Amino acid sequence: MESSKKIISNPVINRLPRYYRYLDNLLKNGVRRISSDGISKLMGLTPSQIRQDFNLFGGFGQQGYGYNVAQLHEEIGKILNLDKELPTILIGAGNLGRAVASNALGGSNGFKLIGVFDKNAENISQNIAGLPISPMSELEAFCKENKPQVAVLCTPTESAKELADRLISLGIDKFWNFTNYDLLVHHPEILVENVHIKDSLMALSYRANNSSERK
Amino acid sequence: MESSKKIISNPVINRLPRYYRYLDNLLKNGVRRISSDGISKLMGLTPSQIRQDFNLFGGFGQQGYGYNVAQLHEEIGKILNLDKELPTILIGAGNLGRAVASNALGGSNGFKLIGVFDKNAENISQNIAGLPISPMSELEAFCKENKPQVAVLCTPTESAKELADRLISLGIDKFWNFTNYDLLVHHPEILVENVHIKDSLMALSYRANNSSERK
DNA sequence: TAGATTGTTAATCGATTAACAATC
DNA sequence: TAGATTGTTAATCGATTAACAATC
Repeated sequence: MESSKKIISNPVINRLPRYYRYLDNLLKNGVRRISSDGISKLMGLTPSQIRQDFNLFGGFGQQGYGYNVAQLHEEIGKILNLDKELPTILIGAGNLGRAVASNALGGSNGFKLIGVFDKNAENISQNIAGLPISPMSELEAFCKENKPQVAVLCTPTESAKELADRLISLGIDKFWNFTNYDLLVHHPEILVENVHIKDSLMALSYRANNSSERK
Repeated sequence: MESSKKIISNPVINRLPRYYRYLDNLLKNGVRRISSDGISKLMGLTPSQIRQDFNLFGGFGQQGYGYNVAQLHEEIGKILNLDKELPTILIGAGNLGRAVASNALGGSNGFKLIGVFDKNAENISQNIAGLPISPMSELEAFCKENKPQVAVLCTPTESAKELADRLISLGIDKFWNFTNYDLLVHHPEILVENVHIKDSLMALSYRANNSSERK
């Protein structure tokens, strides 16, 4: 387990899911083997970078042959711990919560959605991923019984601070945060992955008006 | 306009919306001035980096004083072209499309949503952002008349290839892409901003299981 | 004025790319 | 075997950080 001790830089971590996605596609298209050069053309990276990345985890290729797609797919899945099922709750059952649940939380992604909460639960009859929507008042009892480790925050930003404090006190220490509340500043001990959809739109706005600069 | 000629690197472009967001907050909290050191503590960056970033655009501070929050906020808004209203259409009126429209496309973000399309339009009575949902068959006529420049793709990935080709042939050359279809590979002349929510979840999965590595 | 803090240049750090020997 | 392509080291490039003179 020598390789698992190495500290992996953020750029690499962020490329891993992308590799996984492309390999998934190749697999579905019946591609059995591929070289770093082949991957580089698909993904717009350099072959060097791809080999460097894979070799941080031990190297999964074979000289003269390249990589076995199925094996590489599996290895990266293992690195990402996609087979884990960390017990996860979703807070906020609006469009965003529903979109996130159906687009990302289904399938094996390392997490298992075990509860959904909304402050207007009584008005929502429609389930999410087969789970009923519970009122916020049941949060304490639920966490005591089911010990979720991860919370997905799909509430308005205004309620996020209070909510985060509450969830942390209930033992949750990993957050997938769609609000603009900056969890990390207030709780540096917590693991937070932020998704700022609006930031991405603003970056598009910049590039849309400075397109001559693009390489 | 000397500064506008400079090519800005991607890391900087991606930080700009974040600056804007924090400044927005400061402004709402009545903070009038702030130093690069103050911003650095809020955002977890170095004061050096912040000053470097701002100085790429000419520098908006004053020695011995720092930055005027309102002015800096406005300047970054200008850099990001948030006052523009690029005519934009949304394809896909499901939860994801609705979430994106209400969470990001409202307000001044450089874009103006002028049309929404869905292949099941006849089944959807509920408007999005005050706009009716039109069937896909009306796409050609609509684009001919209203000349949208930007499309937001919130459809399943499977239909994205065909859809993208169709939209490009209708004159759209900027995409905010929530599908997993890789537009850029097939149309390198197009401006594409991808949002891969699932990638973010997988990165969280990696970190959740390698937390001792975190700095 | 004295203190604070920027703008900006120089130094460092880390990530990417190039090169090539190893080897399938 | 000969050709292909990896694994890995070395070189380069670019981004971040440090330092400090300028100046409000």
